[in-house]
Amino acid sequence: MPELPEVEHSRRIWDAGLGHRVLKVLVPHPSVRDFRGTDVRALQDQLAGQVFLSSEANGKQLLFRFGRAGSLWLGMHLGMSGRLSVESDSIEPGKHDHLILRQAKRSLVFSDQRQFGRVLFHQGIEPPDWWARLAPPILSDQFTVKAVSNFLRRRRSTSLKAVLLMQERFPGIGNWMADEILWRAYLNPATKAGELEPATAAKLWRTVRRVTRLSLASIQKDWDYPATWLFQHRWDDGGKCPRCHSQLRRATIGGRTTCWCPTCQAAR
DNA sequence: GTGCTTGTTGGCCA
DNA sequence: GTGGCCAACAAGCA
Repeated sequence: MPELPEVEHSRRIWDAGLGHRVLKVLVPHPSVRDFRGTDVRALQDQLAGQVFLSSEANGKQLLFRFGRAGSLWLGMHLGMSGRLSVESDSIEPGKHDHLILRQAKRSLVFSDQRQFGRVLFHQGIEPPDWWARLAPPILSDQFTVKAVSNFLRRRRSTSLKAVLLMQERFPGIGNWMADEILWRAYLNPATKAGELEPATAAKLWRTVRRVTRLSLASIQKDWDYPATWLFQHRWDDGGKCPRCHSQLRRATIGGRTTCWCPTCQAAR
């Protein structure tokens, strides 16, 4: 379930290898979809022998930096089922392990069952272009109420649910976070973006930031989310709203399975 | 066998 | 050109 907090959590998992050299790069299945458009050979040849310097996350994107000059970059998107882990230095690749960075005392492993993820490789002192072009992070100063209001206006005839999933404005928000945000803001997921009054748009902006902050804090502490969140009830048939105990509803909105409380989030 | 799935992209259409 | 919708991608699970 890699949305913003899970991506940030994944980033930290590989921190175990920071400052250490990559001795060997294993790519057991170079033709998997995760490597579409990537020069796997260059990735393997160039990263071998280099030190793992730093990592960064923005939304669902990850960027790892390597090499003495810091000029080697490994970009990553976890897709639907991507996972980062740290295993022993001698771990043999499993069926879904697609990239293994072998270090002296551990292996940094990327695995991805469904292959919706992506691994990119870039050489150069500057970070890759695609990274520089990403939308400003939700918790940054550039994520303003004005930027959100303008976006809602431009996308006026799209449902709020679909709008929140657009990475160009809400980097890192995925299906469950979008539902959590709308539930907390008492907004119906099918409401058109253009229908929000300025005060409601501001409330949505605040709630996007709050859910992002709380989920990051929560995953750091407990690796889970509180039972008071919609998150813990959304997948059970017969799930109840943790606030008013109404029966939750589920339907496809904005092309995705959406869960909401018909009482708290009554359509206007 | 059937019909789902927490993401993104490209193609089609208005 | 812009915006909106949806099938497709792959693999596993109920």
